[in-house]
Amino acid sequence: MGMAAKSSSFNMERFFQAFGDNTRLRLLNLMRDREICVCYFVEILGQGQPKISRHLAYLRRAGIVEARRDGKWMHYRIVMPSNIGAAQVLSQTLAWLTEDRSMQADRVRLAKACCYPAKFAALEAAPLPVPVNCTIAPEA
Amino acid sequence: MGMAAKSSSFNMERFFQAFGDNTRLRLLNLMRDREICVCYFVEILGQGQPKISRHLAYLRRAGIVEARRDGKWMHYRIVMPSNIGAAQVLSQTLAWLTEDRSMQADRVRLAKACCYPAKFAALEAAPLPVPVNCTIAPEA
DNA sequence: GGCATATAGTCGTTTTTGCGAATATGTTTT
DNA sequence: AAAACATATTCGCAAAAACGACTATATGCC
Repeated sequence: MGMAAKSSSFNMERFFQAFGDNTRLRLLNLMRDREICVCYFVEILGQGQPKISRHLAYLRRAGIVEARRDGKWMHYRIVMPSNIGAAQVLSQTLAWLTEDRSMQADRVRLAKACCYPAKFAALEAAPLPVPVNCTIAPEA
Repeated sequence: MGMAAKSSSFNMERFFQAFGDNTRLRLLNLMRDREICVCYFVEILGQGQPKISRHLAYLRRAGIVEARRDGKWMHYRIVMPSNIGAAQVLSQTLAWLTEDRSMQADRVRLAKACCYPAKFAALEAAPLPVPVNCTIAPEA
């Protein structure tokens, strides 16, 4: 039936709630310019897998990320909401994350894990994150 | 003791939680370009006074608004956070509110209340909202 | 098929949030 | 100083969020 969010009735309250949790902010930070697989999140954040999975589901339901299956792995990436206000706030937020110390530290750990996945038992066989562009798309 | 928020340890989680409630979004929308007194919020939102007051206190603690006493009235206005990322997200959000139907309706009701305060019993003697500029300040 | 692996979802509990009702505080007026 | 008024805060309570432990599902490999 329905296919797109009505721009006039976008649920701003829900949208902002998605950013109101540090774990979700850390996940978004790591996805800022990569499509990345769940096992990396678990390794970098050092949190239980069910917790990570639940927060990713939350972001998915909020329309902020999308998942792609690849064999037994699931890859997550940021998607720009069709609502233009939401897209701009999301962009701005991703840029802001870049400035934050602890978020920088997470990205450093991710970079190291990508260079030497063999050093992290859980990542040995896992597919590497792949760069993606998640800026606002030009007008159609 | 401390006098300013350390930019590196700004609590983004808390900041976004402040936007994760429709009542608070409606309050911010009404303050978008005015300093406005509590009784107007109560009248326009049609919600109980303690509820309005609690949400204003929440926004105050989050560093998003400031209050000014004027006799028995309290006036609230938006303040741009010193953290630049926060300021940009706030600006963007205020612009976004402008596009939203129900937020527009709130502003229409506010405009009417300002034109004919005598028609609203609670506003008869209340001071009118005063325009203010809450865009990001130029570099010092 | 059976087992291992990667991820998702459920359950029960704890914590947090939002609320209305009642109460407290601060200000003006008489 | 008492009454009237505008606003803030407190107190239970109900609803929602987050969590760890556990279980379920999907895929790949033998």
